[in-house]
Amino acid sequence: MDNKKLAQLLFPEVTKTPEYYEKLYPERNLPEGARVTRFAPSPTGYLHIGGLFASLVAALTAKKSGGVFYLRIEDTDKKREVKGGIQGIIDGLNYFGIEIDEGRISETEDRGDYAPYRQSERKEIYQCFAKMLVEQGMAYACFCTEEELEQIRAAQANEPIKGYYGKYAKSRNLTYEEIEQNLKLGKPWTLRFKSEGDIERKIIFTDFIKGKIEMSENVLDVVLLKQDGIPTYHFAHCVDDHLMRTTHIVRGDEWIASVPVHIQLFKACGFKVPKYAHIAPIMKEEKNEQGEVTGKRKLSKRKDPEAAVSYYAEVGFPAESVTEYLLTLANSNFEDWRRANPDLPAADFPFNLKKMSASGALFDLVKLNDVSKNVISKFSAEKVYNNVLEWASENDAHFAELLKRDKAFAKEMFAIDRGGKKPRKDIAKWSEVKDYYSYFFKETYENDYALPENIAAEDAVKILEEYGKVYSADDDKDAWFSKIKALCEPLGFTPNVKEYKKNPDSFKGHVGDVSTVIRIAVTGRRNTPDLYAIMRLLGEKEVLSRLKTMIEKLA
RNA sequence: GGCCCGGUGGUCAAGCGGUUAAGACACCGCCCUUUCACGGCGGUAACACGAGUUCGAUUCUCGUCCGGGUCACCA
Repeated sequence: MDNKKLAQLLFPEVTKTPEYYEKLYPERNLPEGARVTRFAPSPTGYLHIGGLFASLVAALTAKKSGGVFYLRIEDTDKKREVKGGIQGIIDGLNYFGIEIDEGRISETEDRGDYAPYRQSERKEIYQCFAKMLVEQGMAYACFCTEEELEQIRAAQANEPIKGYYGKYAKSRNLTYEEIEQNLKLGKPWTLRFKSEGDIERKIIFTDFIKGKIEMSENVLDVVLLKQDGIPTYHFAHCVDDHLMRTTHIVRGDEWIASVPVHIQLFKACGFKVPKYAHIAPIMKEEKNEQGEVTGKRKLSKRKDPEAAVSYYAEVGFPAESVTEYLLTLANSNFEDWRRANPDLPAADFPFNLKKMSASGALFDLVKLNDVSKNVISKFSAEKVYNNVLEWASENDAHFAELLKRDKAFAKEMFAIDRGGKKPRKDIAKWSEVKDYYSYFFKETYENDYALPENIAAEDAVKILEEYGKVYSADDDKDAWFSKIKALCEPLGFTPNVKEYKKNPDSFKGHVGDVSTVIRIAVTGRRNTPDLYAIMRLLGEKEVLSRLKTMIEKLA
């Protein structure tokens, strides 16, 4: 058969040559060792935490080597496409601070020399290389209908190898005339790869994360171009990653099974085979109705709200917290590094692709909380204020109003116990803030005046009455605390905690109990940050009024 | 089912033939402390199982079991 003639028959509109594209998209001029990576999602919905994880890893891999990280949109399946999907992905990456060096930067714009970065805009490129394969006798038109493929599948039910190959590959040896005839009849066709693989032969490749992997060669004549002329993932991956000069394919490990196909395709096209790094998925514990753990599964877009990256912004986890947590999953030495370098940006971490775990980690929200508390504890009051306000503006208009009403006040509130070598670590996410700080605002201050069991109401009243007489808003912290200690003895308490512990029966309680009463009066809580700072901020009038109210309630 | 990957405390994980088997989160206790948080100290808790190889296996090999992935004109 004259392959050239056949190629012409199949692809009459293709005018460009592979050489043209090779020249248009030349090898990148990068320093030795620079890695080119990409994130190549299909816009079928929101950005998934697994996608974020993969792009973080890919971006870091590129950055650490002085290479390039780009974003390519794989929209070859129009059925699954979702409106606004591309923007959603880009916004998600931006939110988490993942910088796209080149690629799609909005729904419609590209940046970079290897554009277009959206597969639906690269149809003629794929057609060109498809034609090349036909010319070389490595691809052919397949006219099998869905029903026929269905029959093949049924016939293969008990065979170890399933798919289009060997005797099942009916279209493989069609003559030129038959093909021409089919085309004239307007029969739809797909372009299939003419695999020369041998199931007995092994292919061995080294994955950066999984190590050495050995598999049988691919024997299936996989579809390269669908009926609509758009490529399948396999072919698009091959053409795009070659032309975009990707050096390291960082992707989910669900792709491992198709690596033999991919390597075969790269070789058939005469392309250099890229390096692969397959990332294990982020898992979640599967529980039944009773809450018993029944297994592990991939975080699912449908079942798990935390699978969507937007979830973290909604509950108010700072982007830094999420990326730091993801980094602990990516390279377990990240936490050691972080402890040694508490103030360096996470981007400075010497990320190492080879230190990635080969198996999937369970997503641990509790750990995320801890990471986040540490991250937020290092924020300035100003930054906390801005973040909380931003979060509240979207999720809690009332709280946002309170924060805006007196900015200076709100910032001082966030400054309590912040800064210094032992900053307070109690905020993990912005949605918790309103509750933590509720007593600072009249509108959200609530008090049920519930005393600890060891404090009698009458004693509490006496404490508050006496305290009201000596309290002065002008006291410095020492004077403030001295006054509270001075209250103790006359009322049967001791200012000395150690003394109390030695002879607990000799006293009604100790300074801690006395201040607890005041704390409850002022904040409605038994536990709060530094009471002195709180009272200072609240001001004399408010403090006195709260003391008085509690006295009345208890009397 | 075939093929591939994985299996160290509840979770994330160091480990690469000889270790008292790190560390972090969570949990418990103690200390510090006007409360809480922080911090410090300590504790409970692990090499899936069975055969080999070896003087010696968590580390190497095989089998079993378990978990995950994949077998589309989806990515």
